Amino acid sequence: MNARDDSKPLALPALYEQVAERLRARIYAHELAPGAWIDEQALADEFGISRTPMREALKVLAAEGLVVLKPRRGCYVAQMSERDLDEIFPVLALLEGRVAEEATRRLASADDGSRRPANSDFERLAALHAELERHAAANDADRFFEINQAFHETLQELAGNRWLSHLINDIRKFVKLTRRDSLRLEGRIQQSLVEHRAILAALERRDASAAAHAMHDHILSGRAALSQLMKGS
Amino acid sequence: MNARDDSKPLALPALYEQVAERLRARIYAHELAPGAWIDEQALADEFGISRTPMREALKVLAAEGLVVLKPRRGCYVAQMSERDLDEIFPVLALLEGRVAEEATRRLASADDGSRRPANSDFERLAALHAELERHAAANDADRFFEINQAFHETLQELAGNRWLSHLINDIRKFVKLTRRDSLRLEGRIQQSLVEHRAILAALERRDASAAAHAMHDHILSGRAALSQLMKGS
DNA sequence: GCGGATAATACTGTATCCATAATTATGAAC
DNA sequence: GTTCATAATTATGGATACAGTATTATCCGC
Repeated sequence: MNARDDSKPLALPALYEQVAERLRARIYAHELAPGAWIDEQALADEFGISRTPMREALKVLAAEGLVVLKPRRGCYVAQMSERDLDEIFPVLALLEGRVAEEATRRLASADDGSRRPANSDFERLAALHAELERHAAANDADRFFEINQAFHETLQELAGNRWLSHLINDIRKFVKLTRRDSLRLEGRIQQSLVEHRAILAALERRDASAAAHAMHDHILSGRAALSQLMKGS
Repeated sequence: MNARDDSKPLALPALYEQVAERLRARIYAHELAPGAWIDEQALADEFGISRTPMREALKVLAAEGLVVLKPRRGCYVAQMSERDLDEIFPVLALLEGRVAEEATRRLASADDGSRRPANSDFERLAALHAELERHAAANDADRFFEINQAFHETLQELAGNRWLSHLINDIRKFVKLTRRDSLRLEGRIQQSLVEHRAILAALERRDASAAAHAMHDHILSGRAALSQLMKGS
């Protein structure tokens, strides 16, 4: 999150950024497995670039926590410990709860305040939720998670705190390391859906406190689901 | 914060890390002023290194938000906007409040639970606070801020959530951009001291909720102080 | 046969070099 | 005199080459 980022929408991303994005995708897909060593030269060759932008990209990923740089030893894909999960999720719940709270307040103040299209923001959220219901019914996990992310992002946008969003995104980048595992959870989607309904209901009632609590519990519920999984495997 | 970082304590930091650290110091000291262009070549020459580690260091600082990388335009020191302050401090207050809350709980559970030296952790905090009182009396702003930081770090350590600490540290890295300004605030030290007393009192009473609130207000008070300053200048 | 030491190999980390793009200065035209 | 266009300069971004260190394998000694 840059303090000054009001540059023109053009300005294509630098090569190292593109490389970082491709690496993230591979890590999330577990094509680069947690704990695996990253062969700079091999990957650079594969991408058709030199080691320089590859190394710069790895520095960025290291700052994000997706990889671990061991001096003179090379670069390894990060792996989450149980302790990491125990520490991250409560914080994420705290932050996401605040987002829900702020977003609800914005909805409420938009109700009586401005003259703009009556609660169009809420309609957007409701539409996304409806999509969630559909994908859940179709048992389409990938689409569900995609729309789920869109829902949370829309809420963040509504809350209007870029730094809050920034921190959440940083955390989520790391949590995504378990995305593959999360997708394997049968029943989690239904549970998630129930929780989302509670969030949406609180939003509709403009009950900021309830929205915050519902979101908070929703996040912690996600962590509990991961616990189940790890215990089983 | 690395998921796997249990490497040997040796392994000296890579050159780019050292460079990043030196750059941070210069930025905080406003030797590299907010908004200023960073001349890679000149700085590399000055440090007696090549541009490669310098560029890698800048990538790291960019990830931290301390500098802004404009493609094909170079690197500029970040500058905080009023909006940044308005968005950051409430989040920081939220997180630091949680730290105080958790730390207090740890103190409380250590009281009846374990057999170890009776509330030695609290004594450490009390000792740091006593130092704060001394430096405040001597009007030694630099030392005050140093010990203040130590106090907050000790509290984080006590809270025992590495990710919570990690996020706070990330934010503080950025907030430090205004450190020079904060130091110029006459009267802020006395105010800060009063708030610290409230925090310490809550800790002593093992009142987690009060500690959280006191810390929360303490952080927001810091932001209010910066407001005053900006209005004046 | 096993353990330690040494040498070879391979990868990280740093430096140098080249190309491309952006900015600025200079000159010409209106 | 001002503005626009073009050229030159300068810095960024990327590639390649080199050095240093860690790891591993092999050989010698016990």
